[in-house]
Amino acid sequence: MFVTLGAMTARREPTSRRDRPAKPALSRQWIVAAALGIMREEGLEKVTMRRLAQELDTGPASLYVYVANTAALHAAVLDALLGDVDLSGDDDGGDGGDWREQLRAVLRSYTLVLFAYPQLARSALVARPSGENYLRLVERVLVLLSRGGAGREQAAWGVDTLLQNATATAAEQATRESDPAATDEWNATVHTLGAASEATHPAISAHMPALVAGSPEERFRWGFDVLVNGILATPAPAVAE
Amino acid sequence: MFVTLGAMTARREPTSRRDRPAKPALSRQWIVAAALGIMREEGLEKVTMRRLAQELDTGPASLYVYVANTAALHAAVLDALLGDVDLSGDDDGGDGGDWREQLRAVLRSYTLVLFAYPQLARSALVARPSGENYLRLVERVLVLLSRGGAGREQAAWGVDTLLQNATATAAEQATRESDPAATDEWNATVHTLGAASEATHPAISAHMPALVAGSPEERFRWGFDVLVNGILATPAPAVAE
DNA sequence: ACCTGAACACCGTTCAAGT
DNA sequence: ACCTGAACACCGTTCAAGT
Repeated sequence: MFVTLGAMTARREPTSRRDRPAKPALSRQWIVAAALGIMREEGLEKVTMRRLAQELDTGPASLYVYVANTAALHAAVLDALLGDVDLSGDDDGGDGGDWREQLRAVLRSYTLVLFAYPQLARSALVARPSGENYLRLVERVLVLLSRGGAGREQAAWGVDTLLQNATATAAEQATRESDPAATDEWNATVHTLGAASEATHPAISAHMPALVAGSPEERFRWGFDVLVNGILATPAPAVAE
Repeated sequence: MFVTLGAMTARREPTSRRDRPAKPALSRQWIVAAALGIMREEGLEKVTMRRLAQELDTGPASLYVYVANTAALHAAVLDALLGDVDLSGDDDGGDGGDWREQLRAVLRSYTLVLFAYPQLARSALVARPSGENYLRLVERVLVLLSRGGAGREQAAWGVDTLLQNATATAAEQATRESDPAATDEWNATVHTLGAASEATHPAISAHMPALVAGSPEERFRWGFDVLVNGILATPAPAVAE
């Protein structure tokens, strides 16, 4: 499974920038599509208003008719990508099925999509999307949690925590494999933890191999089980209707 | 408790910029102190190499002797702030005490510190710090989790998840109270969820009041319990020594 | 309503040259 | 070793003016 996750990282279909009509009409949809293309080819940090305007043969000011600001642009790109998330969860056809496995599959699919664009995962950590695809994802997770016996408040707050966890897994583990700067960061963390002496930080020392161990798949699976077990076992305060 | 959290948000002691010798010698420590001052007065987004250099009466290039880049600068500021986290957890003196209450207190203190600087919390979500104060925090959480019966792998992976969750709580809830842009963002999310029709997104509709309800304190407490319950109840794969 | 040019006010980082 | 000036290569966003 680790192999699959690794392979996803490299799945960036290059889109030729030459086979495009000289000046397609501006529209929100077209702008987001162009932004997706730039992200696939050059990474999220190049998805800037100026770079995008250049790609669309116009000035940056023109984009503000369709996109409020850079953050909204990134959110739109993320939501477009969420269209790739498989919500079926290998549903076997309606006999109730194994909700837990289905939920795991949905969240794994979500994680895999973000794995392909670690920088986007990092930004999703900070600014939640609110597009149509995000809504479909939230809807599906709510249904599966309810099927698993979660109460109204448990399901409502649980979605948030589950998505947060999956996003964090993608942001943290994925970055390590692609972004050179993140690799340095990770090495620094490992070094810092490893250098914690037994005298000053005995617990870190004692937990040391485990602190930095675990494949993305193992971490994902454990984190998922921790949350689902915890969500179902922990009553939430009732919210007034 | 919500009141306490709200009050923390406003706790930004202004530091006069005038009562400073004309040209103190440059040093990493002094640079970080100046950066903290700028953050307290003007927010994290003003903590840039150029702004900082201006504050220190020098050129931006000079800072690169002490700080590798802007990300490292922000990490150093965060670690300095983590010195304010209360690790005692109201320890009653060594009879073992209630590890769960102590752990909750430590994580609450961590959350409160981040609450005062939501933007820093957002950045902590993306780039883990690795300074001395972060190490002390990790050490303390490991000890308390172990005391609560967590196995080696459970404790090791648990720290990560617990800190992640606390950071996310601070980043998400705190921003709403201070940053005007984040308030708009939140309103957009609420509106999107509220507008999800019963026909197309029945589960969202059914969970609606709960999805956006809960004070920071309630969310924090529930999230903490979910994680601790889940961590202790979920076996982690063994890691080779 | 949509689009544009031009401007304002910034950024991070590098590098050759100095001390 | 440390510090600097100057430069390179960018940013987001606004606004008056046009169509």
